[in-house]
Amino acid sequence: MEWCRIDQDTANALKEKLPVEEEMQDLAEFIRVFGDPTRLGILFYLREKPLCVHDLSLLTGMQQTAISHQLKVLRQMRLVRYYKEGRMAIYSLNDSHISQILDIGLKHSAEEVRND
Amino acid sequence: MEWCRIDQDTANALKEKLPVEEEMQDLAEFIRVFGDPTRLGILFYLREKPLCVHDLSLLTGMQQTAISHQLKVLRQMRLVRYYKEGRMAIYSLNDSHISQILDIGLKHSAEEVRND
DNA sequence: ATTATATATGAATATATATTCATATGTTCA
DNA sequence: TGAACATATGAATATATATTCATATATAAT
Repeated sequence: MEWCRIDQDTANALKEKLPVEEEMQDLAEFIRVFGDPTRLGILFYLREKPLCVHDLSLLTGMQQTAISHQLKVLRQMRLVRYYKEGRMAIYSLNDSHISQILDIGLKHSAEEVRND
Repeated sequence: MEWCRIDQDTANALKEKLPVEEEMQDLAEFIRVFGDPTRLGILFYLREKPLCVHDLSLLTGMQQTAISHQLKVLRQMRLVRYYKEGRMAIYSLNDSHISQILDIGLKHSAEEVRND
């Protein structure tokens, strides 16, 4: 390989420090779940309070089926869990770790507003 | 509106706490930049050392044009900057804030490995 | 029992976006 | 000056994914 500004040893050392390809793929996939406004909305609402699908639909202004589909994604990524209460499904965040990640998002969001 | 488990006042209070729709859109867009393995790779490498396009291409194993396109995205989102050195373009992270966000990603990545 | 309600899901559609290909621009070196 | 190199970019292609529509299932209410 012909490097421009680094040599082979430096290249190897850099590669050692990074997550391997599969980890990178998994990390990107995990992050991508937060990269959709509908899912972000759902997560932010659930951060405040456990909610049923119908109420999430009204709060976000999205159709019930859209919410159900996104909840399925969030379930598969283990970001949310739910239990049944009669005919309703009550969703909540899976753990506080998720809530912390959302906090970082809110913080960044606030900073953006300040900087523009 | 007909709520299932909350009343109108609770709904209003919840909505007050959340970022408005446009902020949510912007935040999702910002997060999405990190949700791609190629861009993540570029960012992680630049976190270690400023690098030219060619070396980034070799390090990531991606074609030069793919890297250039993604660098353009990262530039537009102001995550990276560059200067010209002869015919080369040397890219680096725009500020330490970005580096901190990547740290969180790495931490999560490590936790995933532990949990599986 | 029949009707209304809450949710889930497969299929279709629309849209976003990552990569490649072809090629242009500018720089270095012989 | 001409050839090789580094980078950027528009267009084409491929692929992922968000939403809607139609509909199924299960529970509650009358």
